[in-house]
Amino acid sequence: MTDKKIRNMEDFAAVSGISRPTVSKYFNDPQSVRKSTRARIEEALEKYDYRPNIYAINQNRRQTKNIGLVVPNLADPFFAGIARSIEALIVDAGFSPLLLSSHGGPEQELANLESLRAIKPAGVLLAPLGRASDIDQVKKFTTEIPTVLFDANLDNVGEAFFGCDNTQTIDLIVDYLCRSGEPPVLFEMENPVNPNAFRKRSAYVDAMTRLSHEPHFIRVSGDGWDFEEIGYREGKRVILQNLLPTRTVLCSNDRLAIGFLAAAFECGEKVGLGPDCTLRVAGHDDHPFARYTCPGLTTISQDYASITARSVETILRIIESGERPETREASYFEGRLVMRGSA
Amino acid sequence: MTDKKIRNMEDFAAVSGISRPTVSKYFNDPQSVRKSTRARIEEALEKYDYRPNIYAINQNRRQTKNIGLVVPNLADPFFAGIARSIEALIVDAGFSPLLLSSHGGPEQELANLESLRAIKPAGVLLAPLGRASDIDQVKKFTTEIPTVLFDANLDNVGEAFFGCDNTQTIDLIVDYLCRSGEPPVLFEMENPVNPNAFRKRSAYVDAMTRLSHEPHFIRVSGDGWDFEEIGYREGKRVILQNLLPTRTVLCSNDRLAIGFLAAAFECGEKVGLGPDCTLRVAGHDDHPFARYTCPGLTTISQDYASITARSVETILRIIESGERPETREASYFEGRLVMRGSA
DNA sequence: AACAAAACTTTACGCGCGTCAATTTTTTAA
DNA sequence: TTAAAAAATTGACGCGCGTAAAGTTTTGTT
Repeated sequence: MTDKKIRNMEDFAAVSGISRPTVSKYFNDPQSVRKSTRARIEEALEKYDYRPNIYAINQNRRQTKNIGLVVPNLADPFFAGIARSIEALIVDAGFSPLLLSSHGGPEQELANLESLRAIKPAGVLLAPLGRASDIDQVKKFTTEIPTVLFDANLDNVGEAFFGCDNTQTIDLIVDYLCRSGEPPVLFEMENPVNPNAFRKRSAYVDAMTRLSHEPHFIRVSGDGWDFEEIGYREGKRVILQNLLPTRTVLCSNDRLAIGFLAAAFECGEKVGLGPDCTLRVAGHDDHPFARYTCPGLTTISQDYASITARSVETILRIIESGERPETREASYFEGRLVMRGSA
Repeated sequence: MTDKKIRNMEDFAAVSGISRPTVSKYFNDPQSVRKSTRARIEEALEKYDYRPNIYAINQNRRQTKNIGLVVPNLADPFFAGIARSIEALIVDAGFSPLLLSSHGGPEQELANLESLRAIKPAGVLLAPLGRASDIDQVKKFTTEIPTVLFDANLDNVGEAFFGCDNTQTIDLIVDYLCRSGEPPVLFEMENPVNPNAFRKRSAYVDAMTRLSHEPHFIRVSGDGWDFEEIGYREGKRVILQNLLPTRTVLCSNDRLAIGFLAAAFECGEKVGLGPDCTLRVAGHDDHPFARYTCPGLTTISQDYASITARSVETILRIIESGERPETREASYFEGRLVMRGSA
């Protein structure tokens, strides 16, 4: 590394022996210049410490190479995992991801979109809060910047949606639970923030009806995203007050189930499949911690490899084509049953 | 909102009836202009949709208003929580946080620092991987951009460090465990990535010695950051093979403990304090899930409110003073014991 | 009312790069 | 060998804003 100070592309072009416009071309796409030219530039890059000024680049380009990524709650490892996966795909495509978490609040979600406006991203991948979102404002944002939704759908917002086929997954797990023991009661939030909860609810009713069982619900109250706490508190209540209509509990998501399992443990229930077990518990989503609950949580694993891949592909296609698709695509991917000890 | 297109600050200055340099001054600090001027600008802001171009701003300012925030692993809810807390403090100070996760790998950590170089942040808050870090490269980065370390210290890297006083916390929990039952064995990684593990190790030896007990170790092998998996696998091994020198296990961190508890459960051990219990387990860090293990995990809660606050304060002071401090500060904050059912 | 200080306006330059048009050089194909 | 095509060079403009200097207006004080 030579010490000579390279202040800008002009300086760098000088030391590399190539003209500045060509160097500029190289940085926009190394393949767009002749091989011998590329070699000379890369040789200079080895010797001198130069990096194009990203602010000058973005000021002058029609479009930035940024892609916004907004998730509802990074403190939930499920979303942290998805974010990581998406970030990798974005980087592979030569774009820069910008990760923002809404921390479960609609104000933060809007603040995140506002931050994104400032950096003028070429596109945005958004997992919205759901019912809690300020839908009008989110929709307005998506008219300004191409946006693909994932995880939670908002009617007619964004260019596309990719998520889990909750009908299929609930069907799958209800079927399994009925086959292997008592039919399940659905343990869910009274006022779920996530619109998927509604799909799950009706999928549960359909599945139970199909199997000639009566659907039962336990609807618990609670605000915010502290699902483990809600699952624990309300789980304890329903167990102690003997409010369970059946000894098989299907929790609407794993985080509720994790709290519920903690409550069951404290109440002396023996959760599992064995003949001496008093309770079965299942969840949904295959949370990273679901395998370390006591016992391990039987749950549904979302096909989030497909969800993330298709989401990224779609936003990239929109960006590269430069035009919004005429019809809004919505795809729901099938999940699979993950059997562990709890049910 | 009027429709007239505002393309830049010049246009906006025109419609607000204020000169462009004054408008520029306003956006840099609204308090720096006369109240009546401020009112006219803000009135125009209500009527017209204008936002200064952040790329043009950052190209021309001496310093950006960006602060980088790098954590070792966002999939760990402990760091997700810390990141959220730090982000809020940065925003309150009028800066823009940029959150990056190293995903447990030194390559990603360096890639993150490289990304940060591109955006020329005014300062960086870095929780390094620790022993796994490419320390020379990290150190080089900190000479270019003011950096404050937190969580894991690297000798003489960065302007300051803020973290947990592991000597005090280990002392506290060893003391408690010895008082309330059998002295603990330390369950830890053979080759820990986190340098805090070494402090914990020697703090454990000191505390045990002081209390006239012989220190015992269980050192388990395993790579990467999948601590629950390691705790589970190795926990199962040591329990089944009867390798525990004592029935009280102090895990080096909560994630190991979560895995260990799952293993203990599967092996039919009854963890807790009761007379019929066969094992006690404690952790360290007060992981967000520690209260939902079965039983709840007795652990140490780090004072991360102080750690985050002091880290942010320090980087802001360095940024605002414009000069690096002459001496490197390193502060260790005391943690407190969180008693739950497991020990 | 007079004056100094503070705030604002006008004018102008520069930041680092994208990009264009006109020209020259190099490569490829016939 | 030569013409055509491709690539690089030269020179120049513009992006949107920070910021400086010099002059003008407003404000606050006595």
